[in-house]
Parts: sequence; structure tokens; C-alpha cells
Amino acid sequence: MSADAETPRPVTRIQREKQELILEAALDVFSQHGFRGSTIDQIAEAAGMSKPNLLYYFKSKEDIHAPLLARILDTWLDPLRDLDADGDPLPEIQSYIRRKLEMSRDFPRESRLFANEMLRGAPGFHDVLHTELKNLVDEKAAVIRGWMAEGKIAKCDPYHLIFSIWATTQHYADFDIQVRAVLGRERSGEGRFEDAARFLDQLFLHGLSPAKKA
Amino acid sequence: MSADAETPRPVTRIQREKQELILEAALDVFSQHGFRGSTIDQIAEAAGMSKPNLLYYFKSKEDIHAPLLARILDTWLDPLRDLDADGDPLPEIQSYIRRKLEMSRDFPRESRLFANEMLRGAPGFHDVLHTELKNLVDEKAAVIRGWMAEGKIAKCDPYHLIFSIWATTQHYADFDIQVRAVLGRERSGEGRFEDAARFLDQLFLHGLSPAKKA
DNA sequence: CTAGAATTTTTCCAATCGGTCAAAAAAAAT
DNA sequence: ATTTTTTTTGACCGATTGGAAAAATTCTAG
Repeated sequence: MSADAETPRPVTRIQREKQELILEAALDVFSQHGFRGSTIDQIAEAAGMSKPNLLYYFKSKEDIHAPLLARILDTWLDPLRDLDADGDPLPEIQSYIRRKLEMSRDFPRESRLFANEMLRGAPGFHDVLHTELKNLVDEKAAVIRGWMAEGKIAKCDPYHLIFSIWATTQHYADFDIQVRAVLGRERSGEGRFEDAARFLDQLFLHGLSPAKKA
Repeated sequence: MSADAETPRPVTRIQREKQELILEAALDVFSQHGFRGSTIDQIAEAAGMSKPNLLYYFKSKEDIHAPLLARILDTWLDPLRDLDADGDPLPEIQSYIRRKLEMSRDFPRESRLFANEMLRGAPGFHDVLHTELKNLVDEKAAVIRGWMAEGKIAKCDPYHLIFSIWATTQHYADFDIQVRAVLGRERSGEGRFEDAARFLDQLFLHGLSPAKKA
């Protein structure tokens, strides 16, 4: 018997399903209230079980939160990983933007959980940001810089370019309520994501300068 | 004697100062942990006083939080209010971006408090978003559309333009930790805001299309 | 100096928090 | 059917929470 007093490693299919159910409920709660603002009771109720029962599957609040974060960061960076150095620069960036926007549309809770963690100062997350994340961004920034050197794209700071893509796309998940309020009832349908996609295409491709017919 | 059992309206100069001291401390705490994740004890300690003493000045947690939010939304929108329909479009927008960026640099806690509130779904804030905020944005969106009609600026959705300015500028306050991690030790000085300003100028003015010498 | 008001501290409370434990119940294995 | 294992429940614990009450202190005016 190992000395590890941990959550029963998922043997049964049922166990895995229950754990998934709990993580799903926890995502709901954590993404709204943050880690400290969420309670185990809340999560348990959202998952339709009692608190001790939930604690049978995850032995602490942290143990529910941590795997959520880990999983999310990973899928969150997938679109950036797929940025292809051998592709056409502008279409590559364009499709990166589109994929990030789709993630904000399809996984807003994940985006908000991530944002909550950043606002807290990302405790117990620092290392990942400075290694995994930084390495990936460094790599892709180099790719982008390569495109600039070839004259295929306007010269600019690739890091801030990536930041601006993150910011503009995630905004539609994290500030959803504000966006809906400002757009009003009529324009708050799912169509707002298509409008956003159109706008971001134009912004990143041409900016605001009036079209020159030179 | 009014029936309102409220916090002693600030008569003394000392009272006003203490209240300000508390709000300052509360801003620190709330901006990091959100409303539910913050405790009165934390705030009291940050303000250098005991919890009951703090409760002498503000009778509840909500009573500390609410005025902070109200004040922030107001100053937060100042730059947009100043967007001048009679000014030159591109410089107007450029200086709006710059001011928003400066606010992220100089008042990051305010930005984070606001972000925290949005993530929660902005309870007890809905009305303000749908009236004050929406009205202002509608007004300024009309101004921008006017500029487009005159051909002084490229045609695009003015609402999403405003969203993208909010997103890109506030990102440097709300995701500060991520930004620092990615930029690395060397580039995490205050200079990053100048880099950001340069980049955003280019993004919004010209986008990423390679400079045409047509 | 002294009465009165303003401020601060001490003590306390009920509710909620994260989490434990043993017993009950349900499933699975024999 | 019965034993064994897994899952669920109910009762409970110490710590922390938001907040009240009242005593103790400090400040201020006369």
C-alpha cells in the first residue's frame, strides 16, 4: 500500500464519470466566484451531491481546482501551438484569432476561470507561466519575427501582438456581461461573435486608416 | 434625525480621511480576491485598524465595496467622455488609447476590481451598465460612425472598436502577471507600457498589412 | 477640570467555512 | 446468501466569517 493518501485513483468508469461531473460543477462555481469566493458546499450542490460525498472523490478544495487549471491552460494554448511557421503569415494569424474567438464563445467559463486566477496573481501557477507559457510564446514570437524579416507582415512587437490577440478575443468571454449590456438586447445574440470576427480581421489586417485607393 | 441608520456622514476632516484610508486598503484587498474572497479582517488589517473599528466607519462589507465600484466606473469612463467629435479622428482615437493605457499603468487595482466584478456577472451593477454605460457608448459610437461616413476613418463596427480598445489596454493591468512572465525579467520594467503604446498605435492605425509603398 | 461626544477596543455571537469520521446503505464478488 | 468492497450519509469539529453590543478610551467644548 503506497503511503500516498490521495483521492482514489479512478479505477471504475463510474468514478471517472463522477469526478468529471464534479469538475464540471466546479468549473461553473469557480469561474464565477474565484477560488476563495467559492465554497465546497456550492460545488457539491451544483454537482447534485452532499459535501462529504464530494470530498470522497476530491480530498480538498485545492484538489478540485488544480486539475481544472492545468487542463485549461493546456487547451487554451493549443491554437497558438498550431501557428505554423510554414503557412501564409496573414491567414495563419487570422485563423489563430478566429480559433481564440471561438474558444471564448464555446468555453467562456474556462476563460473566466483563467482570468480569475490571473487577477489573484496566479499563485502556484507562476512556474508554469515562466516556463511552459513563456517558452511557447518565445518560440512563436520568433516565428512571427521571421515573417516580418521576410517582409510578409508589418514590423511590430510580436509579444504585444500576441497580447492584443489574447486580450481582444478573451474579452468576449470575460466581460460578456458588459458586452451584452452595451450591444443591447437586439445585438446580443450569437451573431456578436461573427461581428467581432469581422472586426478583428479588419483591425489586425488593416487597422483604422481610411482605405487608400492609391 | 433622519430614519437612515447609515455610516456617520463625514463631518470631521478626520472622518473623511479614515474613510479614505479604509477605501484605499479595501481597494488593495478587493482587487486581488474579489468581493466574496475578501474578508473584513483583511481590509481592517491592511488599513491598520481593528475590524469593529472599521465597521464603525462602514457598517458592512457591501458598504465598502459599493462606493469603490461607483467611483471607479466613473473615472474609468472619463477618457471616453473626452472623445471629441470635433477633433481629428485618428489623433482622437490615438489619445483615447493612450489615456486608457495610462490608466492601466497608474491604476491597475481599479482595473482589476472592475474586472473581478465583471467576472462575477456584475450583480447590482446591471442597471448602470444598461443605462449610463450603454448611453455613453452609444453616443460615442455615433461619433465614430460619423467619422467613417466622412471617410476620415476606415469603416468598421464602432462598438467592437471600443471593445478592442478596452480589452487591449486593460489587459496590461488585469493580466499583469502573465504579461510580466512572458516578457521576462529584462522587459518587465515600466518600459513595457511604452512598447505597448507603440504597438497599439500601429495596430489601430495600420494593422498588420505589410507597408505598401504604392 | 469636567461633561459630553466621538472613537476605539474587548468580548461575544450565530452562521458558514473546509474537512473528518463512523455508521449506514448500495454494489460487487464469492 | 453472505461477505466484502465501494459509495453515501449524518453528525460533528475547530477555525473563520460578518457583524452586534457595550465597555473603555480619547477627544473636545465649556
